Amino acid sequence: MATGRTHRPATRSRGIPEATVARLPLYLRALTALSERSVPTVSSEELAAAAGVNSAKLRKDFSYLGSYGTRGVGYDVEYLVYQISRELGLTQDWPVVIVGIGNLGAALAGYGGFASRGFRVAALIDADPAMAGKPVAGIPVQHSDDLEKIIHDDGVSIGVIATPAGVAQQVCDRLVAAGVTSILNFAPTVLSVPDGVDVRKVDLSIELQILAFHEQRKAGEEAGGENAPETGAETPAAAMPPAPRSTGSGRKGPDGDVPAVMPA
Amino acid sequence: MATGRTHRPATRSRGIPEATVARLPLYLRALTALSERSVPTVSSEELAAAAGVNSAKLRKDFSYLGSYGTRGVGYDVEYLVYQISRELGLTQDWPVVIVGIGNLGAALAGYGGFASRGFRVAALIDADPAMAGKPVAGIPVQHSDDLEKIIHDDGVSIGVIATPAGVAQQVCDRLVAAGVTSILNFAPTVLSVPDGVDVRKVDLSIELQILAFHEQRKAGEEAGGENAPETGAETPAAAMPPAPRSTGSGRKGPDGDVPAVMPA
DNA sequence: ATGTCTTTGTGAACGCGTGCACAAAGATGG
DNA sequence: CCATCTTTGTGCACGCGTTCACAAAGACAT
Repeated sequence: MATGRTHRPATRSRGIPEATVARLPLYLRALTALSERSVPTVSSEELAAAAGVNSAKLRKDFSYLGSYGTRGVGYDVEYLVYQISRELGLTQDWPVVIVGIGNLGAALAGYGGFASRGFRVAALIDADPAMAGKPVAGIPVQHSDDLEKIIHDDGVSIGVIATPAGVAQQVCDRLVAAGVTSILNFAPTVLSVPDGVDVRKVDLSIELQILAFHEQRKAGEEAGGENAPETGAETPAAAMPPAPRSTGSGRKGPDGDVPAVMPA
Repeated sequence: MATGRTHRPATRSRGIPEATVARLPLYLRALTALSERSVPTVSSEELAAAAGVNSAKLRKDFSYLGSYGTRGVGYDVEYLVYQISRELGLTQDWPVVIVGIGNLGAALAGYGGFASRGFRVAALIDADPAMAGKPVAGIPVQHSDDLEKIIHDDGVSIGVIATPAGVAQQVCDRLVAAGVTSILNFAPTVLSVPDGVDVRKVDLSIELQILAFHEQRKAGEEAGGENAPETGAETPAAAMPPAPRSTGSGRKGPDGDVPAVMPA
């Protein structure tokens, strides 16, 4: 799921397909688990099963990285952990700022998976003056007035936006202006950023809606072709004004204001 | 990003491509915003811009739903909101259970985007007896012993897993056995489920790692082709045992135990 | 009623991603 | 040193998704 914008259609970074890049973290996690159990080598079949992918796909993915792996044996776990980590850029330290310390921001701040993967929470930033100085997950919250200074001083290039949607673009602009070039967006908005800036989006609401779609389909199928089985889009038309153009209706603020995962 | 398993390769539910389904919520959000501003109609160009996609793609997406839209004018906002909502199954009520009321689970419980989209938090479930009865976001937490009963009584078909990875599969199995057929998984694990059950995964750690990859690439490029510019995978080999096979190394628990977003 | 202008809906081409199936490579045993 | 067996690495084909470009459809003005 994906880059809200900044698509990079066929840019295929350094020859590694985007789809492969998205799977590398999966492999890395499976490999790390094996490493902890002191398993020396693993076959593509085993590793693929652990990562939940096809073994042919896994081999092809690894082939983009190079020919690590020994025929007749498999892959050296430790070696592969290092190679993937290096490829993903996890061998260096990535300072990260989290903007918007609501429920979600606080949860993110306390996430243990940061440090172990090369990520370090450099600062927590919130616009509420009452939050300033208050420690969250052991890190004192700083006021957003100091955003630019923090980004600059710590050399931060990755920012996490966990603010309400209303201010997300504005926060994004400030982050980008201050030098951030990668953004993980939890606010339910489409962020527009200049070229060269990557945006990835996480949206609970969208995930649930996709699940609901499939759930509905399952329920409908099970009940025996309820509607037209062939006609692509049979319009039931019932219980709905065919061409409303009614008054301003004004469905009252149906969310879209706070990031997925965040109390009002 | 995606189904941890249960791929549904070409099943293309009811003729609507999976990629299109994944974008419908985006359109719906943009349309809802327009609806609130009482905008009567919108062109594919405008809506596409608001949703952050290509206008041709948007038109093709809508064409799978049917021929709503008037040539020379555009789409009726209210009508389209209804059609997409119906297609996604949001016109009905979806009871949802959240299992694992840690930091993340609590944040999810308080998310306002549920109710407005047809989702309703039917129950919060946690294995910690101390949590039982304690209200979170106005909803009392129930003990996991009652999981099956809750699922059954409320007719829940969608479950959210926000537990540590160690128990995620086990929770998943219980949910599925109790009748849940759609799962949103926040735990960093590959869940295996029987056919007919959909799993979607949200993983902060993976998103950050993908960002780090692109960030590294940007930094490397900027510094002028640091390494071999053509050779696919030039192995620097420096600073790493070429073929470790060392002792059990034992990198101490590098996360992978708590869901993305959840304090240890 | 007719012409013009806007915007949809879609046919067709292209490119990426996936999976099959197999040859090459190397380990292992005799 | 040779035979056999395992497992990688990849050529190839296929299908989905994206995008272009345009004809058809309808609004609107005259």
